[in-house]
Amino acid sequence: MAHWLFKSEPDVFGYDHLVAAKREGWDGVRNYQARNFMRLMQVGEQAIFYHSMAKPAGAAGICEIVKAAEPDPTQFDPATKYFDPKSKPEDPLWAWVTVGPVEKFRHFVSLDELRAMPALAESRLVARGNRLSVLPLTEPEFDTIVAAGRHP
DNA sequence: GCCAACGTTGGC
DNA sequence: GCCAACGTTGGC
Repeated sequence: MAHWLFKSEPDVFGYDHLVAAKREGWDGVRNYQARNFMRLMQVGEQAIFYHSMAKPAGAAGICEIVKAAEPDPTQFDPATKYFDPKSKPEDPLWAWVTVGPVEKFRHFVSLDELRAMPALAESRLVARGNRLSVLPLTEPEFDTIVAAGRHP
């Protein structure tokens, strides 16, 4: 089983929104690398739900893949900001996965804390200039974040 | 609001 | 195919 991390701006869609929605298609990913990661995701795999552009930014909880990749419908909808005229229904460019909530962390793990963890030193999450919104984590990286989030 | 980093675009 | 310009992301 692979492990992942999703970034979202909590002002737009935070962990509590996912809890309220119960499941949600992860729309709007328009980066090929992030899309390719989503295509690899399998039902039941877990991911860290990370709050970006927040004060502070950090890990809010755990979510899981409840439906594998399929075309992101917003790419065909001119009413959304994710509309992509280059994408054709017979050959969709962009994918989404559907995620559901698993566990909200008792302790929000701030980016400062994540940076201080030796187990995360090699992760893309804390790399300079990291702009990828969907990325893989190793099992130790994932477990380290979860352990911190469960800590009182 | 600023700035660094990086992906994408478009001219050649 | 190269690369400069531009736009977006994300932390601060």
